[in-house]
Amino acid sequence: MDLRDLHWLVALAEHGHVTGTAESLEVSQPALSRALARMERELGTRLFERVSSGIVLTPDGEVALDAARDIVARHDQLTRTLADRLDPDSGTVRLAFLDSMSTSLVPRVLREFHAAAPAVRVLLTQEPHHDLVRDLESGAVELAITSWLPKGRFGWLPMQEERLVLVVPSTHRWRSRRRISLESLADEELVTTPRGFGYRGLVDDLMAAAGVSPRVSFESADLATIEGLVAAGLGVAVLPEQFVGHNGTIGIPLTTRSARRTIGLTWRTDRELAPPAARFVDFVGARGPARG
Amino acid sequence: MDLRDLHWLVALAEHGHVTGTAESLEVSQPALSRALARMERELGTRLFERVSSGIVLTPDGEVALDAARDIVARHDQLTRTLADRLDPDSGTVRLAFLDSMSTSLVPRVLREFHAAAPAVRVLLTQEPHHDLVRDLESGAVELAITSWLPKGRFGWLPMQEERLVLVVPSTHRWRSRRRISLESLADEELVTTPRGFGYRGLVDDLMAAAGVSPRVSFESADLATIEGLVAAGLGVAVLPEQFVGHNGTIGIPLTTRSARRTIGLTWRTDRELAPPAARFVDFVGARGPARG
DNA sequence: GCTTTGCCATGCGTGAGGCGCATGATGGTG
DNA sequence: CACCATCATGCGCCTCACGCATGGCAAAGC
Repeated sequence: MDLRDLHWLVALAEHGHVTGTAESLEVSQPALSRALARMERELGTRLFERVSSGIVLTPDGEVALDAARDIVARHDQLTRTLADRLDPDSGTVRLAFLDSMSTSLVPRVLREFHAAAPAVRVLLTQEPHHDLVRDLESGAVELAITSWLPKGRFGWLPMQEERLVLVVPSTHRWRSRRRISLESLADEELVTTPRGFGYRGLVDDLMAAAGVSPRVSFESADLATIEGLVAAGLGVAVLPEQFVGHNGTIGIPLTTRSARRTIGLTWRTDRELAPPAARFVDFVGARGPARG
Repeated sequence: MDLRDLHWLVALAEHGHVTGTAESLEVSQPALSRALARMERELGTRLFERVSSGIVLTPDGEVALDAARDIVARHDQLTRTLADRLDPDSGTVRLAFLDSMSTSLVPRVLREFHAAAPAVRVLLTQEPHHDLVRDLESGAVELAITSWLPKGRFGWLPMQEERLVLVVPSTHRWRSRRRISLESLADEELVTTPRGFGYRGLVDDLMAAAGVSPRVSFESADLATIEGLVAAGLGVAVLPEQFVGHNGTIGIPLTTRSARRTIGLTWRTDRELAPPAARFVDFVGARGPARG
């Protein structure tokens, strides 16, 4: 049973003539006549009575017509729903980002995007980066705002560069330093993220470039938590500057100019983005990266 | 879009593997894989994400799945409804009969049929014979209980034979006759049905066989009305004996033994009867004609 | 009463497209 | 590193729906 046949059935019932219906449907009269015969064969009953002036519904035909209307309407609703979701002006984009980024960048970008595309719904998900990659790969989200480019076929668009600073407790001996070098950290205890996290790789690379390997005292996946650990005197940390000070820590700029992390938008490139998501990418690309 | 494809879509979502679903649906894996690609092409979006362990629904896929479930369910409901209607044990039969027959024969037959097939619904229509033929031809009713075999392709099964008697007012000079011949009517004024009615042809044939042609004083399509006209002294009539006496008329048996009318069941033979209607016909055939 | 006209049904040839079989591409696993 | 699962795809076949033309039938018109 073809949905088009059901649509034709509704048209036949509303029109009352095979020939006239065929014209309005822009199919040949034999095609429609055969389609009707096909449906009657499949349903096992006569749907229309053939009279000299055309066709009239049988009682069974009315039963079938009701169902045909319902089915056609439900199918129309489906196509409209999907079209809405795919419409770059009114669709939906599913965006995930790290919990730690909810404070400044994400709200600002979303506010600007909403002004540019007010009818697009944005479904937000905050989650640890591990789940984020998984959801990105599974298609549960289309876009992710993260701080590193995942391995594999992913697009990447930088959105913001964040300066990394050394974070120390307010009682630390370096509390009054205006600048400090990474080399100075050789004997410090470092609080950072666990291995396997993208941010850990970034910090490790910086340390390796400076020729130092500080001892890691505590690890946390959450940068805000790391700042709290530092405030509690459990070590020092290298964090983006916006994490400084919430718990009374002090941030000291690093002499290493490349001590930055880049926040960017990423998405799968092995299949085409839905139009609303593509529009979000275009928007971010036109907006350009901001300095944080 | 084929309904079978939607059914396959539901199965795919419930199973999670193309290969396994193909086995349970008893189609080849390529056929199912192509059907999925076909639906995704028609709907313009990815419905499943392909992962190493099989397939998982995308958000768009969940939208489509909901619609697919609804549509498949509605179609199942349609087929079940039609099957019920066509089931000779639980279906529906639409039966029409003349108003004048509602008194004895029809209730008795229906009571017996209902005992034999308690789950079959009978939709009754009482209407003038003109509408009855029209509805029979249009398919609005499947069976009709009438007193003559319509011209054309109709089946016929006698149900009851009714003796015709001469009906006279209680003041008529023949009021005490035990029997009377049709020839005696030569000078009487006759009340009968209009030309074109089946009953009129029956009476006319009887008169012609007897070699008389009484003058027709009044005509009415309704036999009960005719009896009333006779009671009012407007003439005599030849009627089935069960119409005698309601208004004080007297019925006198006719010497002509063939003065009977046959009540029977009729139906169109140019297409097959639905099983419940066929069952009714079989029931009436097995019951055999009764003498009225 | 016969012709005409409008219905729907059907025979025929063509073409699109879905299916099954076999094979390819890809990622996880022992 | 080979093996085994997954889904995708090239190929040939065959079904089947379509359009064109025609047929059958009944009602309307002259």
